[in-house]
Amino acid sequence: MARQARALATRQAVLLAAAEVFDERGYAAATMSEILDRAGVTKGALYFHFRSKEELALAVIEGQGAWLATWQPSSDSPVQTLIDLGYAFAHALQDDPLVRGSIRLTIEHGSFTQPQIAAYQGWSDVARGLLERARDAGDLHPGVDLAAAAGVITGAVTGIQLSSQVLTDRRDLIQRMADLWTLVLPGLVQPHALARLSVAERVPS
Amino acid sequence: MARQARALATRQAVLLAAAEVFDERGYAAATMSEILDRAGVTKGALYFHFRSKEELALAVIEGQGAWLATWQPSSDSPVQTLIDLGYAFAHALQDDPLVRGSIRLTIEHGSFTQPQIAAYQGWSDVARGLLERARDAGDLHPGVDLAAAAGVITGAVTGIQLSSQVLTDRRDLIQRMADLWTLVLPGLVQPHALARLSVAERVPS
DNA sequence: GGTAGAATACCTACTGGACGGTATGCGGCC
DNA sequence: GGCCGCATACCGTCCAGTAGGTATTCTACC
Repeated sequence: MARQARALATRQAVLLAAAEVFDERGYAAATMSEILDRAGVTKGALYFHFRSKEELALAVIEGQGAWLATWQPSSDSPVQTLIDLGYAFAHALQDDPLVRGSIRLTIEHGSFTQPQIAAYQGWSDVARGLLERARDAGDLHPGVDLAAAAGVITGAVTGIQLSSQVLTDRRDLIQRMADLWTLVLPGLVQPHALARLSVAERVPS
Repeated sequence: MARQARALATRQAVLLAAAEVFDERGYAAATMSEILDRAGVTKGALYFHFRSKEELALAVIEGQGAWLATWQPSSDSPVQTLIDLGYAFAHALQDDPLVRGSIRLTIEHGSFTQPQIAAYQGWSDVARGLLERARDAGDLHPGVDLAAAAGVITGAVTGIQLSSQVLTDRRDLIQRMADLWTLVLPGLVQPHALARLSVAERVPS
């Protein structure tokens, strides 16, 4: 077990370094050498754990699903949960290198096509599920197309995150999320439900 | 003039081929050889017109500003103009290789940082200007933060376009734009103005 | 209106370097 | 002493960019 622990540590170091470099440079511009340097690992070690650059990238992308899997709904109303999820994700984007790298690789379509689709679908499905629960609770406007709304919200979060990254290195991401909800919620939820929601971030005390 | 005509033709051929390759592969993964092949031009010709790969990419990015510059407002209400602009842009993304390549390079931050910021700002400014006119016309809800709304709309369009590209190669982009406006407009414009807007695409007869 | 010569526009062949990936060797824990 | 986990050295490929020559077209003068 002890020697497996060492192996796991280097594997994690490689994964973290790869996520950072992929986040900063993108897949094609990222070089194995830089990943090696940053991980403090040699080529042999890396290629022992990952058979190719692409396999390494896929492992980084996995980090996104892992984050979403560990996320716990905030037990409130479904719409509030969706809002909170957005903020939690925003903070992960600001702080968690693995999530950052994963998102950049997801957004950068090209070399590998399948996992990106899965990632987008994953987010859209989560949003859709929450919206369904909200509709069943009578919180939404009657005519709302759930699939369409889920798609728009997923896409909008993607784009807002991107523009925030380009313009302010994600410093104003939280504010932009609040702006999004302010603009979108009136078209989604009924006034009585809107009154119970907190659009701004609810900091866990 | 005649010599300029020939030169201009090869320059355009290079620009078009570059936009296509950048669109398909991204900046780093795009190779000059592929651009040369597709343009049917030799290296010497290309490097006569563009001094480096980066300069070529910048020229492609310019295409976006050029498109926006040639665009003519549809003389309606400001909000309707904004909606129409979205659809016009969507069609350009589906059909115009230069716009496609330009957008991909804009979204792909990294190597060159300045022009992307300018591009985002350009779109945001246009949206902001139209929203200001809409507010002055009394179409918007009183408390709307114009800058925030413009930023959200710009970002949302960016993201929707991206997810549509990844999921369906932009085939459902028009539909997603309609979904966006359906969701966003109620939080933006007052009911009396909303009634006069056509959210779905207005095909010019 | 024909021609010299000067730009302009383009072509071919090449280079140095970096990149992803591999072959092989070796130390240390079981 | 065997195998897991890594280290080192190396390889073939490909890439952006350049050097230097050649063709094409414009300008100017007769």
